[in-house]
Formats: sequence, C-alpha cells, structure tokens
Amino acid sequence: MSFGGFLENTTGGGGARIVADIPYSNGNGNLIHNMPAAALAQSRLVTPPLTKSMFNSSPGLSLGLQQPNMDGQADMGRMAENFEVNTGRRSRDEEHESRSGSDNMDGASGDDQDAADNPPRKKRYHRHTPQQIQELEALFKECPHPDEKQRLELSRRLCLETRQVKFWFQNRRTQMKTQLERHENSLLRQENDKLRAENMSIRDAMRNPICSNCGGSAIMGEISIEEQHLRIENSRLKDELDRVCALAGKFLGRPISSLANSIGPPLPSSSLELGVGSNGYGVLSTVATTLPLGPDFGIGISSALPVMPPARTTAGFDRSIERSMFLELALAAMDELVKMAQTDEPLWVRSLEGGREMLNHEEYVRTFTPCIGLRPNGFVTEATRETGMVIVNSLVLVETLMDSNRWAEMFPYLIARSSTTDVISSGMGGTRNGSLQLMHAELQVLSPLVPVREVNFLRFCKQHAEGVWAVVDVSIDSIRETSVAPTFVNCRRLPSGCVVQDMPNGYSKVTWVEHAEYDESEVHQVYRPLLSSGMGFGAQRWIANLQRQCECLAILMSSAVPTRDHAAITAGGRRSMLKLAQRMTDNFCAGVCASTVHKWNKLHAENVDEDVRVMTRKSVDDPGEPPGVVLSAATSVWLPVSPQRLFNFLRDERLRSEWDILSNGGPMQEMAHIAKGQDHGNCVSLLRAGALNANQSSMLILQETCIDAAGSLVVYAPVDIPAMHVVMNGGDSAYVALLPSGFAIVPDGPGSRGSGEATSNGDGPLRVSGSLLTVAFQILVNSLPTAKLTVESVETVNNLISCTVQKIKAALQCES
DNA sequence: CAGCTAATCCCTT
DNA sequence: AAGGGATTAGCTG
Repeated sequence: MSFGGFLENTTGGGGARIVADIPYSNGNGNLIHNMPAAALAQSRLVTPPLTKSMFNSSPGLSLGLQQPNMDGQADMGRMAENFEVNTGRRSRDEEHESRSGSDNMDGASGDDQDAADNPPRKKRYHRHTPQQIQELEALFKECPHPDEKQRLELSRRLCLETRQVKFWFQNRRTQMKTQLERHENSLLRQENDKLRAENMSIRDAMRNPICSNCGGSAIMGEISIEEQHLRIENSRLKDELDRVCALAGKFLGRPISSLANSIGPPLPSSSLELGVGSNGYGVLSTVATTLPLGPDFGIGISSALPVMPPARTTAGFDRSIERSMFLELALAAMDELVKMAQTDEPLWVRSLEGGREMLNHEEYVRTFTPCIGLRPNGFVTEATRETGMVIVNSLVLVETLMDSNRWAEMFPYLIARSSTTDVISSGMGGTRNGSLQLMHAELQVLSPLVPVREVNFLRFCKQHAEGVWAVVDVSIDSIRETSVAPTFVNCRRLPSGCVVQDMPNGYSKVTWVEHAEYDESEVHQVYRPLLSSGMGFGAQRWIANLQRQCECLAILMSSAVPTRDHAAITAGGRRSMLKLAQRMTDNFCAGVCASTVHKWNKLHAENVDEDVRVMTRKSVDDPGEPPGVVLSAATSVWLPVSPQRLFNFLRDERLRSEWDILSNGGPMQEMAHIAKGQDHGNCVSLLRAGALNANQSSMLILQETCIDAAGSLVVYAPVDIPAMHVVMNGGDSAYVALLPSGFAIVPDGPGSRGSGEATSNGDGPLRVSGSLLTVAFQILVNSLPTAKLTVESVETVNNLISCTVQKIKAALQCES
C-alpha cells in the first residue's frame, strides 16, 4: 500500500469523502465507533479514508506523509490530531510538533537552512521567523498588494513558498481589516455609551413637571422651517455651550437615582423625539460632545416656563437646565427684536401729533408669545423705536455691547453700573455670533425724581448677514429664582436691543428697540411724560447717546483735531484731562441718581425742600476725592425754557456770575478747551474765575458739557491749580481730588411727548414746551470722615440749591 | 478564554 | 486561474 498513491487520489480540501467504518477517537482519546459519514463530512475533519493502521505505522511514517503532497499532508496532520488513536501514549505527531516548535525557537539558524536545502519538509504548525516577518512587514508597509513578481522575489529571499507569501499578505490584509473594525467598534461603543447617558439624563429631565406642561411632543409634528432652523442653531449653541462647559471643567453629576423613583413615568414619545432632536448634528457632533446635554424643550416652550424646575437634581444639572432655558429665551427674544425692528405697520403706528411711533399693543400681543410672562400689577409699558446713522461699524459696536465695561463707557450717562455676571457662550469661531451672557445693570435718568432701574438680563448677539448684527436683551428675573430672597424689581426689559447694519460710508444704520415694563408710581409726575416719550430710558435716548459718543470717539481718534485751545495742550495732557473729566461726570451722575457705585445714605431732614434729595457718604482712601464727609444734594425742576437755551446759558463762562457762587461775582475765562464733538456744546474746558482781590489766587474749574438729542449736561468741579498743571502735562489724573456739581437738562413739553404706551398723567399741569433741569451739588462738609453731619450743613446745601435755582430762573426771566 | 497566525475553503472576477 | 474574503486549526499568553 502506497501512501503516495493513495494521496494522489485526494484533492486538496474537497476530495473524496469516503469514510471507512473504523473506530475513531475524539480529542479526548475516547474511541468513537461508526461515526456517520455525513457527520464527518460536515465536520470537514476527515478527507481520505483512514484506517487505524495508518496511525499505528512506523515512526518514519509521518515524515513520509509530508513529502509528496502538501494538501494531503495537511489533512493527514489534522486527522492525526483530532482522531488520535487511543494508543495510550503521546502520538508521534505531537512529538514532531513539539520538535518543530523548538526548531522555530532556534530561529533561522540551522533549521531554516535545512528547509531551504532539503525538499520542503513542512511542519504542521509553525510560524515564520521574526526575520521573515520583519521582511514581509516591511514590504507590506510599502505595498499591501504585491504583484506576483514581488511575491516571487520575496519568497526566494525568505526561503518561503510563493503560496506562503501570498497567504501571508492575504492574512495580513484581513488582519488589518479586523483591527480596523475592532477599533471602529470600540469607538461606536463609546459613542453608544455616551448617547445612552445622554438619553438617561434627558429622560430624567422629561420627568420634570415643566415638560408635561410644554406639550413639546404635541407640537413636534408640525414645526415650521423657521423653527427647524432655530433648532439647528440651538443644538449648535448647545454644542458650543458644552465645549465651554467641558473646558471649564464643569462636569455634571450623574442624575440622582432617587429622582427616577420619586417621579412618575417618563414621557416616552417625547423623550425619544427630544433625544433625536438634541443630536441634530449626528456624527459630526457626537465625538466632541461628551456631556449630557440639557434637555431640548422645543421652541415655544419658554413662554410656558415662569418658574424654575424643583431643585431635586444636582446643582450641575439644574444649571444645565437653566442654561438651556436661557438659550430658548434668548432665541425667542432675538426673533422678537428683529421683528420689532423691521416691521412697520401695523405693529408700529405713527401718532398724529408728535409724529413718533407708537407700539400697537393689540398687534404686538397677536404677533408674539410672551417671553417673560405677564406684566406685574401696577407696571406700565414703555415701547420705543428709533433709527439713526452712527459713525461706527457693526463689529465695533457689537464688541462694545458685549463687553460690559465698554458698554458702560459708550453710554456713560445712561448706565450707572454694569457687569457681566455669567458668560454662557462667548460666540462661535472667534466672533461674537452666538455669544450669550447674563448681565446686570443700573440704568439712570439724571434726576433724583426717577429711580435707578436695576435690571438683570440676558444679552444675546447674533449675526444675521454680512455686516448685519443684532444684539438683544431680555430680563431674566422671571426665570431666575435665585436662592437669595427675591430682589424687588422695579423694571423688566422685554426683548430690547438693536439691529446694526453696516453702511458703505463707514457709518452703520442702527435700529434700536427699547421695550420695558416699570413701576410708574415710583417716578415723579413731572418725569412721567419724559419716560413715555422714550427720551428717558427709551430708544431715542440710546440712539442719541450712541451717536454723540461715537462721534466723540471718532473725533478723538482722528489726527485732525479741531483746536480752539487757548493754551496748547499736549496729546498726553488732553488725554489726562479727558480722563479726569470723565471721572468727574461719572461721579456727578452717581451722586444724582444714588446708584450703588457709591454707598449713599439718604437723609430725611425736616428743613429740606420736598423735592430736594440729600445724601451723605464718607470719603476715605480715595485719592480722587477729598477725604471727609461728602454731602450730595439734588433736585429737579421744570422750567419754561427750551433745553437749548438753558444749556447755552449754563455753559457760558461769561454768564457764570449769574448763578455760580464760585465765580466771585465776575465772568470766568476759558483757559483750555478740548472739543468732543461737532457741536461746540460737547467739550471739556478749564475755566478760571477772577480773583476777588489782588492777593487771592484765582480758582480753576474743570467743566464738561455735552448735548445730544436726548438732553444735555453741564458738570464742573473746582480743581487744585498745581494738580491741574500735572494733568495738563500728561500726568496721572487719578490723584486730582474733586467733587462735581452741575446740571442735567432734558426736554419736556409737547414736542417730547407722544409715543410709548405708558399712560401719561392726564391730571398733571398743562405745560408749554420747556425743560426739566436737575441741579446737583456734592460738597465736602467736614474733612474728617468720622465727623457727624450737622443740621447747618444740610441747611446750607439746601439753600445753595434753592438759591441757584432761583438765580437761574431769574436770569432766564421765568417767574417762580 | 481571547487573540494571533498560517492555512484552507470557496466565491468572484 | 488568480485573488481575496471568510473561516478554521492550532497554537500562545
């Protein structure tokens, strides 16, 4: 019996499947008799008919088997292992195997040489030597698909069969593929985990009572394209938000498990919908998004959210919900602002008399769903709109608005104080587009008769097109239920702000909308028409201030400064002087309005006129002020004189003696003049009062005046002469001590009335066109900060104020 | 047990 | 028939 001949009858793997009825052994060495041929065929373990004698043959047999045919040999080898005859000892094949293993351990030294020299004596199991693998790998790196020639060359060099080389490459490729697959798999798994976690948190959020109110799933079916866009934008904002969160290391806590138990069942359809919605960016965003997102409540939900969700969850999760609500609110507010800015009739109608625009409240209610809930009892609405050309480009203006310090500097007489309390998003792609922040501000009209408006609001910036931006503010007092006692709010800002569009000439067209609800009872009768007109806190004043301030900045930055200087001042001197004047005017405003910039104590003295407000504070450790007890007195009166005439009178240094005791009874001289605008009324100047007698040195007065469509200011303060010399030479103005006094003038009368929704006081006195004049003094009554205020001091300042008012009235020939 | 590698099976081009 | 993907045997850690 020739094994060779037998093997020739077999074909590779799929050869004869005749199985003799012989005893077999399984792997464990147990004999299996009469194994069915079908089973064997199926198992592909046995190809040729075998007999027990084959395995019992002489030790040399195995070698003989391997010679003639690779395939046959391989099958035989497998055969030998799987159907090992139960000889009770280690099979020959095993011995051979272990030997070949050790051969490979030796490396390519002797055995491989042998393999090359001798006819291929194949080992059933072996691995290519490290050298061979190294070579194969090297080629694989360059070319994972070598052609036949390359393979042949390699096989010669490595003493491998071409088939082996081919197999190796095939296997290597599949290996690469599986590795890749495995890697992808793990990525997908990670992603899946994230999504699951996200889903969990959303589910938890959906258990919130708020969501059961919102009807989110109900409106899901028919969302408009616009809402879709908002959603996409929303999710993008959330991505941004999360990126910021992640950077800040503000990781959210896992939802507390008790939450799941304590509240009712989740809303499955909603949570499903929302889960999809919040991943609008799918694959693109998922890798970057590592934190559970805040729940997507859907557009339109904000109107149904007057209260914060119960504080059951962790603070982090609450915060996330809060931020999500802020985003919804900001988007709704932006939408409203843009419509308010761009729609004319019937939303805005022109009043017959004044020609100003008035908000059509019925149309407003029809058009918008309320963002921040119902108007509080006793509050009146003020809605104004104004458009103006401003010498500033949209990017600069947007940057200014989004920076609380620059914002306050842009509107110095309007904003007493401002701060950014929280940045929710700083914008996308390095721009302010999408920037969202929480801000706090105190807004003022310069009169003690109008309380400061303290507002907490969201400010949201969005680019609508190239060169078109919008910045919207909206109060958040109704949403944010702070842990501290709810602060009394005297004003809520409905969506307000501006739409800016660049113009080709370097100007931009700014449309301002100011929409607020405030407690009118706090406002003195005499100022109510002003507020309703929009000249108080309304769009007209914002635009007028913006125009004036931008013009001022443009002039100061241009090299061609219109100079009217009597004494040449250096550029540094001008800068110092302007800075000093700015500080003076800021302090003046703070004294008039009792903003919290200074800690004023209000006095209620009996011997003080009803409409004069007197306050004191201690000045300590401020080099910009004399130390001691500072008394501030302010009042506002109505005068039947046009604002322009009143302003011109008060700022004229030659008429100073008519009202200013500092003038020593004579005219003053202008020593220096720095223009701040086209109008000569916008300037900083240095005045000198004549001396009473020869041995008395004259006195210097720093004065700043400004005027725009909304009103005007004359602010002044006596200054130390040596200190002023330092300033005019460019020295630091911070150490110049001064206390400001001055006037604020706003128009009043038919011309200023007409728009807004606030019911103007019908029972007030009928006025002709006139002005509202605020007079305010800050006086040092004692240079010891600890000194007690005396009745005499209060009387003195009260007298000073009423005398000044009387003198002005007399000079302008108004009867008192 | 998972993972790796050489080899085989079997289908497509 | 060549090539390649799927699968497997036979090992290793």
